[in-house]
Amino acid sequence: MFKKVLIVDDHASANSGVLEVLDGLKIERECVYKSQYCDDAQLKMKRAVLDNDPFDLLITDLSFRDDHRPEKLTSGEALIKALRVDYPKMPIIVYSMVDLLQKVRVLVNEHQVNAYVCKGREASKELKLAIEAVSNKQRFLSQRVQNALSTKNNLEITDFDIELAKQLSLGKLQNQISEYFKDNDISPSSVSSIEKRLNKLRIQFKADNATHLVAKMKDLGLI
Amino acid sequence: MFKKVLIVDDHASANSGVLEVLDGLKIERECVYKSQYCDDAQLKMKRAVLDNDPFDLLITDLSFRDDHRPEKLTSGEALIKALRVDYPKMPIIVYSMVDLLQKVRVLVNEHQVNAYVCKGREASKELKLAIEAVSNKQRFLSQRVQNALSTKNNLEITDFDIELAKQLSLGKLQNQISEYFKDNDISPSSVSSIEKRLNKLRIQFKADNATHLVAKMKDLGLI
DNA sequence: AGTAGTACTACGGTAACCCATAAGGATTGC
DNA sequence: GCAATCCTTATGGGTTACCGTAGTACTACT
Repeated sequence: MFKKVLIVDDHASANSGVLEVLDGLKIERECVYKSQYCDDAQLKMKRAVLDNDPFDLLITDLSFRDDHRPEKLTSGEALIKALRVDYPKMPIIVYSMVDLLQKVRVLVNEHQVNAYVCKGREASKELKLAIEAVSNKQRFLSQRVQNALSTKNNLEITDFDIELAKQLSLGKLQNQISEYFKDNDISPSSVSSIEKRLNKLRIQFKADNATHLVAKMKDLGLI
Repeated sequence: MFKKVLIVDDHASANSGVLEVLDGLKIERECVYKSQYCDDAQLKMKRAVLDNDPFDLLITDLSFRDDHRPEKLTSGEALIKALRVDYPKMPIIVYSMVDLLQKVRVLVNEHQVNAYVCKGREASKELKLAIEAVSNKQRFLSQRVQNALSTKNNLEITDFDIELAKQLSLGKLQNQISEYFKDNDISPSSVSSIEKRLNKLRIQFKADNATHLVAKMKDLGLI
């Protein structure tokens, strides 16, 4: 089982909820550290390594409120991305309200997150299971996002598609998007290719037109 | 100060955060009740009135997770609306992650909510202030949503506008929306009126086209 | 080298959207 | 009673999106 743990959550009471779970797992309170800011969390991690007493588990939320103080890392995802550069093997558990499959997919596949627990009624139980699983080198996903990684849900939505939809949602016209892609060396960039891709997306999302498509993708949290 | 309080939040640890605040205000724990479901909360309220020992404060979240069990009231807003029918004067404090001004506006103006506290780093302090304010018959809004009620932000977005944008986001064409409005006796319903109204909205939201408009309004939580 | 398959690009007709203008009806103020 | 104003509706022209078709470039396989 883990000894030294860092909890990152801007909401103090959520923080204490995690503490109770750690109590139940016989993890000593002196070895549990808390942080309400991502930048601060990163600092604590680095300092611990320098002090030759690194953390062996990170539990973090995803969304953090803006504050009076300016931050470099403004989200849990940014924090994880930054930490993975230096500590690719450090166990990370995400503990968040978000239950979007696409988010889970990205975090697990691209950022090698070890567990994803959705906050909710049964969150404490699931968090306990997650910690135990990760401690045994296993992956854990909340019931609610269980099938995030199953291939049938993964209908090959590429970064290009996301970027395309994002540009659309910014109100750009197809030829403006084409120019934007050319400027940023994104291929394909022709207007007709963009049309074609949008067609596929509309079919995939059962959308009647571009507006409908953007609305649906926003609902899914893809953009 | 209040004596008998009901806390409604599906997340247990958030619940305990509120408890600590109530401790600080010398409200006895035996008089503080908790509920993880809106239906259950409504039941507790009714029962308390029947027992001639009604609650004198309700503190509730807005969003509740779907669960295995089917609910009539699936959101804090629905709960508040239902309670206001029977108890129009009962003090209600909303305690939520949501910081959309439009939501605050509706809750305060239409549902006569007495305070709105945003969950976040300073939430406990603000919740304490809110309870004290409401206890003194005053309204309280979190710093973050302070200007929700100031008129300059309220640029006269009507129900019609919301409905129009919603129809757009469903992928309908302007003439389809026109027919829909005619069928549902919503006026005005002509295509050109719809065009005109959309024009105003686009200017108001600084949107370049319909897709952009829907994206922006979705970001603001208006639709 | 030839063929087939795939992906990107280009073009054209139809329909929807955008915008300006104007007619008809209701309300308000003089 | 009349004019002014506002709102709804109607019309037309320019622009853009939509969608099918066709051409071109690249790759892979025989």
